[in-house]
Amino acid sequence: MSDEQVPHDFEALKAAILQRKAVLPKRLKQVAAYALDNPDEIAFGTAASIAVSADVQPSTLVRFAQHFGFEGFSSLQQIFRARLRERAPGYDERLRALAEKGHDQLESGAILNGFIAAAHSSLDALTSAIDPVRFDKAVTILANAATIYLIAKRRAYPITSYMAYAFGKLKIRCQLVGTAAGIDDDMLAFADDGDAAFAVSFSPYAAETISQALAVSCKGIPVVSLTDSVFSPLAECSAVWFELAEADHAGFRSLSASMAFAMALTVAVAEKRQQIKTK
Amino acid sequence: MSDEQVPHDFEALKAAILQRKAVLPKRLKQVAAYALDNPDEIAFGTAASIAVSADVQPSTLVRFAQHFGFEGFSSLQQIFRARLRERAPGYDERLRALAEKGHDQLESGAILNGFIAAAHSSLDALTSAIDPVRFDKAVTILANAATIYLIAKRRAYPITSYMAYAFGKLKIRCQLVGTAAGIDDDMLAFADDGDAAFAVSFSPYAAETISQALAVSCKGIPVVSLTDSVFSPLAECSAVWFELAEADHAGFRSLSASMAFAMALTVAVAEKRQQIKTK
DNA sequence: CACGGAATGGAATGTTTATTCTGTTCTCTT
DNA sequence: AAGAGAACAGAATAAACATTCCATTCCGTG
Repeated sequence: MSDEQVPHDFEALKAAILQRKAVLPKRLKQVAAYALDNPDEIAFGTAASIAVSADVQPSTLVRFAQHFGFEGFSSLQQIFRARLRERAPGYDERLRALAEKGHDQLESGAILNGFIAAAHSSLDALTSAIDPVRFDKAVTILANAATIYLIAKRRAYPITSYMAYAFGKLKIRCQLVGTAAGIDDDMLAFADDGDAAFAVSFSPYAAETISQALAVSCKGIPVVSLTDSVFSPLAECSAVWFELAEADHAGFRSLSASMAFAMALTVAVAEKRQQIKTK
Repeated sequence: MSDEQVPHDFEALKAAILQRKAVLPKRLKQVAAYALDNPDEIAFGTAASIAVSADVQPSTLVRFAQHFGFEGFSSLQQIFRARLRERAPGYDERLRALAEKGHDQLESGAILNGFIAAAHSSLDALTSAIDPVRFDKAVTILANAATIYLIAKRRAYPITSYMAYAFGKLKIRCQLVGTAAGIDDDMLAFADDGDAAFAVSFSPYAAETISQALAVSCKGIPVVSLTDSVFSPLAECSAVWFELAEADHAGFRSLSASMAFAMALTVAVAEKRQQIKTK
């Protein structure tokens, strides 16, 4: 029996539970913890079965529900069920639905779907692969650079190419290395203390990218790099490096996740610069 | 009562239903259709409530379950519940979990998550926005071209830049327009019957891209284009065009979905060429 | 320390639920 | 067209269920 109105969705309920967790009696707190840890059990189980799992009496479950304004356990259970109902389906399921609908009659359509799926899973990999602390470290390095040298060839080139465009818009000085064949090394010769470099290379690693990154790092200039394997030669000469394995479709890799990463890095650097300046 | 063993996951059950759909009695077929169309209802509803929705008797549901080897309706229902239980959570929920875990202490981490989320939703938009038939049409046009001219400037440039790399690897002749400032129009002057062009431009549209695409199309060369609005001037002069609105994070857009699209288009063109050749 | 109120455990209760059973209808076969 | 067999609707039933109630325990307060 509460003063406020009853929660209508899972998020509201969660908030309500978290808010009042401290003032909840022992057994009810026990139920609260169990409910948030095992929402699926609440959704599908019976009051009796849940009671056993949570080591309380069924009546406690009813009381718990009533404490949060519900009529009884059943109406509380509806919230947990709605949560599962409304939860967006995962990629694989969505893809299956797509495949069944169109039967992938057109091969080109199947290819498109394949690349979309690959991009989704690359992004997922990105989520779990990138350590926020290291990311922040990389951002700090680049944000403090007078000029950022962007080193990439071949398949990786579009990434730095886009970053160069974005940095330009953000009024951050950068130098795109990798455009014309000859002048790269001349450009890098200007790199100095207070600068930094960002290098990208995927297997098979372009020899030039490696040698250039190495040369820069030997001059004491910090290098941040993005690559697709821990064994990458780039990792050795980098102050901070990131491993990002782009998923492939039929042997071809797109750059979707790399692009998201690059853009995040770019904007984060700009953001941090702002902070540094205003201090 | 069947000869085989009972299905123990949703996919197996679905397969079994689809396989025997033709030989199912009327009411059971009705249940089968309802079950596959409204799996959530089966998971959460009671036999009585489902019976009303599906317009059958509760006993029919039991018989249906038994037909597929289950002991009764309840054990069939378990399959539908397990499906929801095991279903991977959607992005928003995953993101929420991320946000709660790290509390987004680091601003840079929040930016990364933001771009990943934006990329995911762009990809979703891509899924539903692209008509497979039109996509196939575009593929056909480009696959039949002797040389493919890739027209893009500024933010769109990395896309064609990557396509040029991939086309090169695939031994498909293409010409990247947009590298050096002066020679673009000279390059396009070589474009002839039997060629085709692919143009990309996002708002604010680069004037050169538009004028070049227009010039090419006036020569009777088919143009396929990718843009972000139906009002784009590119749409007017294109044989086939695609609208792809990339989701933004904090005002900045990455190219994740565009990259997936570009790669799919590239590979699909290569695939179709192979087919044409072998014929 | 004793009292009062809240919280709890556990059994009783009345409802809901899946299931079974039986008479009827439909459908294919001969 | 007539009969046999399966399929079906609907009521009957028994099990499972959430809920309620009350006696007991716990805990803070005077």
